[in-house]
Amino acid sequence: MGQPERSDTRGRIQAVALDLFTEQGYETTSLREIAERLGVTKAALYYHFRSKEEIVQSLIKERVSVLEELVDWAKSQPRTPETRHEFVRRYATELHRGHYHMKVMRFFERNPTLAKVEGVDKMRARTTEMMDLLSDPDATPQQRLRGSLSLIAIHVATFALRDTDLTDEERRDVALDVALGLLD
Amino acid sequence: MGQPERSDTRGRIQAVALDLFTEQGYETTSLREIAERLGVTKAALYYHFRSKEEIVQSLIKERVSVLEELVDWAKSQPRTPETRHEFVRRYATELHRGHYHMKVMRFFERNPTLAKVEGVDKMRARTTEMMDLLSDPDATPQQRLRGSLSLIAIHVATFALRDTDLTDEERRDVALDVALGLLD
DNA sequence: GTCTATAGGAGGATAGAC
DNA sequence: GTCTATCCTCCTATAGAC
Repeated sequence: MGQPERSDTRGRIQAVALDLFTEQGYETTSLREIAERLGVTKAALYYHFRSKEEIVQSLIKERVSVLEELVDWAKSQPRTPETRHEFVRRYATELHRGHYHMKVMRFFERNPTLAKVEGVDKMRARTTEMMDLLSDPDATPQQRLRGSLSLIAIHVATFALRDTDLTDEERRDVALDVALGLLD
Repeated sequence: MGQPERSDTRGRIQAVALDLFTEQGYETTSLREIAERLGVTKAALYYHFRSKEEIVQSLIKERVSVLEELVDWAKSQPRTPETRHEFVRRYATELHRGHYHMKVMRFFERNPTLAKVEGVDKMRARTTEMMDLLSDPDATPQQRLRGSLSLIAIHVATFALRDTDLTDEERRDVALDVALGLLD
């Protein structure tokens, strides 16, 4: 699958939709708006997607497959601190490989209304699994919470460090540093 | 100001609206829906609020004043680790005093579309200030991030510990424990 | 593949009776 | 303070020409 093509119309629709949905919210963004920004008409969108919701579904699929790969890997490993560290490292790398995944994540965080859309349940389930994997089955509540916060650290780093003059890579490394510290 | 009255119609509208807005999202919730749940008609709502947005504005005010009080207190204190600890403790206490503030917070987290609504900018500004107060001006990026995560820990505890059999108080104490640990 | 035109519906908001 | 009735706008989605 890899990075989706965005030179074709279908891909450009996805890209524009993702941006607008994230900035303004899903409901507030109309297909007219998306079409206008692309220089086409609404009807053209319906050639590429059967509905507004189908655009969202298409955005989910890629992210779900990435999460599944990550979780499957973790489950195939011994449940050790080393595995958890490596897991968080992989997650951070994945999120920063192109801003695309970051955007998709932000989009769904910010649009809880979409919980009902097909595929989103899978995404949520995987996320929960990930959080659970980051502490022992017999961990204290404190350790559980720290495990979850470890992933959240990766997520919020860009925002929390916005007024520093770090590069994206530096931010990621800071986030990783804090995240790994939370696992011990 | 204190806890708002919720026996009067105006208060009941606010309560129902807050619940529905949080569960389903602001745009997805129609005034018809709110009115129906209250057993009145849409028009009745317009007697109490001039617009849908005004309902949201009324929800912000109380929370902003609480945040302002907290931030003002912190600013009047020496910028020490002790102050930061006490600040986080106060914040956690405030959030758990009745679920009302927790709901309002969740509502705004989940509805980024409302950023433009009058008053929300103040709320955001106060939140940023709070995060900044939780690390030294010359702190490392790691320390800054941990400061932010400290507040986030309080926020996400309920969710992250949902499948444990802790009481609300116990969850708060776990969250506080983790949050304070992040400040050192 | 993209367009024009339009159906069909829902939502926010207002007027005016009670 | 709450109701009925209605206006106006905008949206998703479809039909059918090019």
